[in-house]
Amino acid sequence: MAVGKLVPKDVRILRAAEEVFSRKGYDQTTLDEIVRIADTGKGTVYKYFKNKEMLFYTLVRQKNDELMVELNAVYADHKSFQERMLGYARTLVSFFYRNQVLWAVLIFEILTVSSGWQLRWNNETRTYDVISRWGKPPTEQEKAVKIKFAELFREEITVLKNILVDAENENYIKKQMDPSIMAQNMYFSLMTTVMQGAVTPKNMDEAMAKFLDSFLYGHLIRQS
Amino acid sequence: MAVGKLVPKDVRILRAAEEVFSRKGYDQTTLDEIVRIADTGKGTVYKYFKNKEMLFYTLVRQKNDELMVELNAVYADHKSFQERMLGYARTLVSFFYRNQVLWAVLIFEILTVSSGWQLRWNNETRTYDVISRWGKPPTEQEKAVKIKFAELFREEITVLKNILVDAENENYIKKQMDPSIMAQNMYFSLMTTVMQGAVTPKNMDEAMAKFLDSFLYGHLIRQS
Amino acid sequence: MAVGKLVPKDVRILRAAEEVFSRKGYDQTTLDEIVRIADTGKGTVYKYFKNKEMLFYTLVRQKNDELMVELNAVYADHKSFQERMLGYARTLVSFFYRNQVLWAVLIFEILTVSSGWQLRWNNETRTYDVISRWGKPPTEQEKAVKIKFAELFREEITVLKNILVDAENENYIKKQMDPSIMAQNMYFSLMTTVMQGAVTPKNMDEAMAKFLDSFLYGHLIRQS
Amino acid sequence: MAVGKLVPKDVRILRAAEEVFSRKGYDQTTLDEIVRIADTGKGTVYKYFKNKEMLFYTLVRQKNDELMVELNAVYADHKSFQERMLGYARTLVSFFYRNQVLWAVLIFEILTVSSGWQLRWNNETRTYDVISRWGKPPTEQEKAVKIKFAELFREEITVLKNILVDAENENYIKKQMDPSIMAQNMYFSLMTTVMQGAVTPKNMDEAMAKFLDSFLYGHLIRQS
DNA sequence: AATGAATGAGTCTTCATTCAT
DNA sequence: GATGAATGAAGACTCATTCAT
Repeated sequence: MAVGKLVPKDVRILRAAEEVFSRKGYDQTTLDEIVRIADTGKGTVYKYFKNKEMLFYTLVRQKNDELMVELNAVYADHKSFQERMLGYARTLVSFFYRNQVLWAVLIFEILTVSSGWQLRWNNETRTYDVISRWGKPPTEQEKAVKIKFAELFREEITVLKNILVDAENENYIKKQMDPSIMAQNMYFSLMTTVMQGAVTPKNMDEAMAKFLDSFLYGHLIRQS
Repeated sequence: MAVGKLVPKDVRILRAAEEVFSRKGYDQTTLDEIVRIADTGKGTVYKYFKNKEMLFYTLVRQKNDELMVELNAVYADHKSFQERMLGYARTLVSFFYRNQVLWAVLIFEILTVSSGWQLRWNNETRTYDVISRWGKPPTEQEKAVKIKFAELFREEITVLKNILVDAENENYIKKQMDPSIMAQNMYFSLMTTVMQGAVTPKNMDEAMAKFLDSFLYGHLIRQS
Repeated sequence: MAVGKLVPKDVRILRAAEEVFSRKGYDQTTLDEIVRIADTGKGTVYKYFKNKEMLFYTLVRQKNDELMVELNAVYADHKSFQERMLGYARTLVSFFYRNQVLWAVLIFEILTVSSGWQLRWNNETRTYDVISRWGKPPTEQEKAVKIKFAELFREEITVLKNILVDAENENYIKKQMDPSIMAQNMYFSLMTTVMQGAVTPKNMDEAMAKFLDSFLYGHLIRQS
Repeated sequence: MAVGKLVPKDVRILRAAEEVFSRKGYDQTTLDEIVRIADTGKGTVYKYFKNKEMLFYTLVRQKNDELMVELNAVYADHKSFQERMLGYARTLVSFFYRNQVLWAVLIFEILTVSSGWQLRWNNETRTYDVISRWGKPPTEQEKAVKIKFAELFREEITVLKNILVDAENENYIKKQMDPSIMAQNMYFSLMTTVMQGAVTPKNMDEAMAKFLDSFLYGHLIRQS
């Protein structure tokens, strides 16, 4: 996969980084492999990116930006709940399929408590609370890093939450759970489905139809 | 968390390992830290556990064994689908709540593609297929390691699958999706719900009731 | 022995390695000491040499190459058996004198059975046979490593064997033993002589003359 | 190889040590393996032997004592040079064949310069001189250890030297080289011959006859 | 007496980051 | 600017030796 020499260095590095992070995960990825694939020097990476973490962040931030454009388009282009849901699910599943490991890495960075503390979105204050479990509370800088990553998810999930809220407001679906929570559940459910290999581009339409059907009508066989 | 001096070394080490793996994840955990917390020597760890991986495996294997006893009891003690589902969900959620990060680490190590290949359970041959994507296929030893971990999940999910299959056979719920897949989805959905902090022991009963209600009846408001 | 700063790092490392391997043997040599003497960082060693073994191999391979040039010149430049033998012996003794311990380490690595198996050159198949004595036979990789080292000796000894074979064919010396074996014996005899300090550059000419005289005429005093 | 329970512990340990040192060499041998084979505890080893080195020394000392009894018998029982030489060679080759690696280990420990200094027997003062090459001269204790090992060789070689001296005095063989040196050469020549697999118990008689023939009559084809 | 659990200094090896050219 | 040689802190793992039981 020879990368054209005319492509700017930073783009070449990001492409190589995507390839390697996706294959190896965050810790197992070495800059040596990235620069080898990007056909550049190690110093160059540090010219464009502060460090390994920022390289990773820039990469996923960019991926997220592209996804957000698509998700927002789904929301804007359709008005019915079913169309929005199907569109959202298809877009997301397709994205996960392409960026499976990258996003798994991302989850891992966010969900896990890596230094005795965790972030939790506070829907009222509209900021993140620090849930400290042991050890020292995080520095402002550490907190900022984690928020940076958490924001990526929140953006993606918020679109789904808005779809649900709209449907609730139109009395189309029950006001049963906190729509934020429901949106999170559906988001991660879709992600794990893809990760387990249960959904692929080939069977996606059928699988998404069943998924939506279950969501709307449930699994119970009505004894009427 | 002063550990009593009378507790056997291997137990002290496992406790310390749980603490650190849960805080740092697999790669970021160092034996130095485990040893420091267990208040023992490095050689002692290697006396009881072949290496870092086996220490981690022993830890999660033990947790899994305890969980399996509870899950099997739920299946055996109840006959109705609803009771079984509620029991399963409560047991699992309570377990996840206690072992949140450990299980996240486990997922990450298992489900994600970290070396160009992935395991997939083949329900017909009743073994695992290797899905190779790039690079060299894994050695038998590498495969064995991953299977060891994958088995943990499969055991837990199989109980849920059996609950679903029984319900299908009794014509209680629709035969809509592959029950293995459905069981996987529900399993990971419960897991991520807990990880996001949406469910805690305090609100668990209410949340599980809603969860089951959604599963059975769906979210649609019937326009009758 | 201050090493000039302008000498390339890999050369500095090889020099330091020679010093330490010669002093301590293979197992007892630590990279820490090599690095300290080479006045460089540990990573630098691993930049130039794959691992400790390859560092050692590179070192002896280089020594061997230099020696082979000299030995081949002796064979090419002289035609009489006596001149060839004297030239070979002097070259080899001079080399052993300079690289005494390094070559002792090498012998030890090759000749001794250190894992239940041993290599033996098969003159007919022109490859090495594995003589397995106990335990598992070596892996291909282990075998390759040992062959790598064994080749060094074989190259050096082969020159001597050719000298003997030529002399046999010219009916100058008796066809008494397998010339390969005889060559090996003489080679190791010269080596041990040097190692015991019996031959030094100062007494070399005299000693080699006696050595050759004994070889040709034997030690018996003729009672005629 | 179940070692009888009635055999004293120290004997069991020495037998196990022989097995393992012969298989692995000195550095690669672990006490764990020795005690496993000796079916005893690690503390017991330290009860009978000061440390790993003394265990090794006791082992080779004992082997040497047995060999010396045989070699001295050869010297005492025969009067002719040829009988003595054949007897010495056969005894030694048979011993080397049985204790190949053990003696290789020994040579390596003795002949090589392992800390910037070396021992050399001074035939006039009848003690060992320290040949210091670099670094600090050895402590008295270090010197004593090495002498301990060197003595083993010297005893064995001295028998051969006496055979040669007697033959010289009887005007049977030429007074050509220092008989000490010549004895050393023959000793090590026999050893390396065995180590290369050129001599085994099966072909020993034939090989020793050739060896002696070469020694006495040389290899030259007489053009008379 | 005999044991083996416990120890930790010591080893090889990796890799993010820097900086001289 | 761009490079990659150089670095050294850090990590997994080993093993001779000790000592409480």
